[in-house]
Amino acid sequence: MSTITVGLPDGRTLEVPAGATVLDVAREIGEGLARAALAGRIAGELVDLRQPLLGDVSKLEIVTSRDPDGADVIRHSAEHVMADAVKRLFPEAQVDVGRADHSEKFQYDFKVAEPFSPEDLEKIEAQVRKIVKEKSPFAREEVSREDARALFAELGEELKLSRLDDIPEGAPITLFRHGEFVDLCRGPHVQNAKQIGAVKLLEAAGAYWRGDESNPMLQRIYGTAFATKQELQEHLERIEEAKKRDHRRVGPQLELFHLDPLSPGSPFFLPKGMVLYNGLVDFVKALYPKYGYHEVMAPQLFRADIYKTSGHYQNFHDDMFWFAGADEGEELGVKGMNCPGHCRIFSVKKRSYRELPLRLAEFSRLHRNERSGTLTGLARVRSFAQDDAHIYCEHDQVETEIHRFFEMMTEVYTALGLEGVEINLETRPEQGFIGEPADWEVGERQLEAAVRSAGYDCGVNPGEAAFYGPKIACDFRDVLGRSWTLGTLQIDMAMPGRFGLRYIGRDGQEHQPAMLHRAVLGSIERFLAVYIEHTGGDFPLWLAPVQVALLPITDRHAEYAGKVRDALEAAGIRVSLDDRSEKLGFKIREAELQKIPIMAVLGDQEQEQGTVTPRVRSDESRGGEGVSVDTFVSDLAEQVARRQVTPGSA
RNA sequence: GCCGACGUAGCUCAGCUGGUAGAGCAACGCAUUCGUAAUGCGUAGGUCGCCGGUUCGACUCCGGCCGUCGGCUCCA
Repeated sequence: MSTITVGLPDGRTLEVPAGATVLDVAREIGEGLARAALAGRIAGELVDLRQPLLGDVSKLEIVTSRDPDGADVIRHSAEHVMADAVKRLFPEAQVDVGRADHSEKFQYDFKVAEPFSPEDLEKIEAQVRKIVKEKSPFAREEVSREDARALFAELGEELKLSRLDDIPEGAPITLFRHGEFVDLCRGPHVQNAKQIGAVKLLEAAGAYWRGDESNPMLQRIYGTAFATKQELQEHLERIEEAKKRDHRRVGPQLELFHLDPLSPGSPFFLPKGMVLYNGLVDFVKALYPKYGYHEVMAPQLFRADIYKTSGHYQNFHDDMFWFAGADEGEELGVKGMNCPGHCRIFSVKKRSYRELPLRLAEFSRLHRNERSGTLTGLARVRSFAQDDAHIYCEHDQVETEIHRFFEMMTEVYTALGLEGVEINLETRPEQGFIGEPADWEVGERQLEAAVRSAGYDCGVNPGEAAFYGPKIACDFRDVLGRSWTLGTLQIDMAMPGRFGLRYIGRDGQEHQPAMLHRAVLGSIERFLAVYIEHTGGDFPLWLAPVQVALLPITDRHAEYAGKVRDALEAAGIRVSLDDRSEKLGFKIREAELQKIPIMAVLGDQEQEQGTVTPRVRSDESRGGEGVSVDTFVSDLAEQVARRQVTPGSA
């Protein structure tokens, strides 16, 4: 009998018979490890414990619950147990598929006559616990396509038969069983259900069959699982903690904005929110001279013709706001995007290569008739503005322009202290795209190269780009882990042609310019949503709606406090003076809850010496030395001017 | 738009199986003049999301609509 060599993480090697399983190797290492084993890992890929090893393995790791990947295996197995529970309680339910990514939760889709109620979920969860207690072992089988088809046909699992057809010819078909339940699955899975320590079903929701709106809706159940009850509990508490930073909660608390049912999807910005809003816009505008942008303003309303030219009329008619003009038959569209207007601006005169790159920027309010179910706080709205710009340039300037964009983006995100960007390349959709696939590939390569040379990792979302060109999306996650695109850079292969844009080149001939769409913040509204959650409302000093809270200790210090306020305001600092007859502790608590970055206490001592005693939120300083009013004011003004991210002690 | 849940005072929430509403915080008033996260007392505040139905009687039960939340789809 032939043997194979298996390398272990500690450098040792084992000789085992060919065909030995991962679990056999674990047993060789130790019985305790074998009992704890959840899966194996070879070259970074998880493999099932029952997988036979047919050749030498340079490194085989045994994954237990102590391994970060262990919980993924547990969740994946909990997923099967949940489907088993559903089948036991609802035998007529048909099983579709589970989730690909088990890093946080699991899910399964079911075809059932009635949606699951919250009570159903409780019953299913109870059933899941019961199955876990049964400790039934998971079994792995490799079967032929015919056997698999016969099995699922007999079980009446029509959705599975359809999924079976997705598996490419020649690929192995594996089944996993535990108890009565069987499903098409690659694994890996736990040894037995008891290894699933703690399971919680999170919610039920509708989901279209194969993600297609024209298909019937299945019922999806989400859940999560951990090796122990304690880990599950901690996970649920972390989620609750994160929800406290939700911008929909923090925004109204800090009086930044208001969302009103009388205009769904159109936020009201309150005075403090407006300071933030303008602060962001002014910041970007201030960078425009450096990066060579010219700000323009195109109309809010256009005749339908411009959108027919741009293609938006055909592609997005239902998602725009339309109404009749004063003249018979005149159809007007409310601006939902800036690009058509900028193309018109490009065409106002004969353009020369000497003018390129021409970078046109606009902050106009845009309106899109988003479907009601998609609206989400400030993150997805019907009324918004972008720090939008379109770059018209020669084709050989595209690469430099992409680099300049990332330079600017990095400068902005750094100044704001915004971390956690995930940059993704969105590539050509399967269908409905314009232009030549070869041109798409050139653009996609240019974009990806620019991302990497700017020092970022670059993910890929295949087929996600808009029809007119490849796209870079700067994505951030909200407190619930949902991804939102802020900055974008897109190459437009349609608009220059549709609008007949031309410039006279160095060679005296007419040429069509290249066109880029780009935004650093993206929608200011969405940016604020993400930014509020990332900062928890602790904005950098230069952006904070109220920068300093003056806290006089008693009424007799109010006059002095008024003078300090005047000095700060004269230096452009945003100040609030809390002259209510409350105790200092109360005033401090309020200022803390309002996340005001700097407090200044004013009492007898300060009044006599012409000082203030600062208390800085970010550095925990409490009741330290007083500083003179002049120093206080000039230090703060200097920090604001530098747009320092974290306020130091004044 | 689709599936589900939810909607009570400015906010957070209570209100058993139908008998027309309550707390804390906030607001306002008075007292207090206070040194680094809540001073005390008092006052006011609600067409129980909207419309309709059942009932002697609806915050409570039923239906429709609107909105919000989670998910799906969409996202120029």
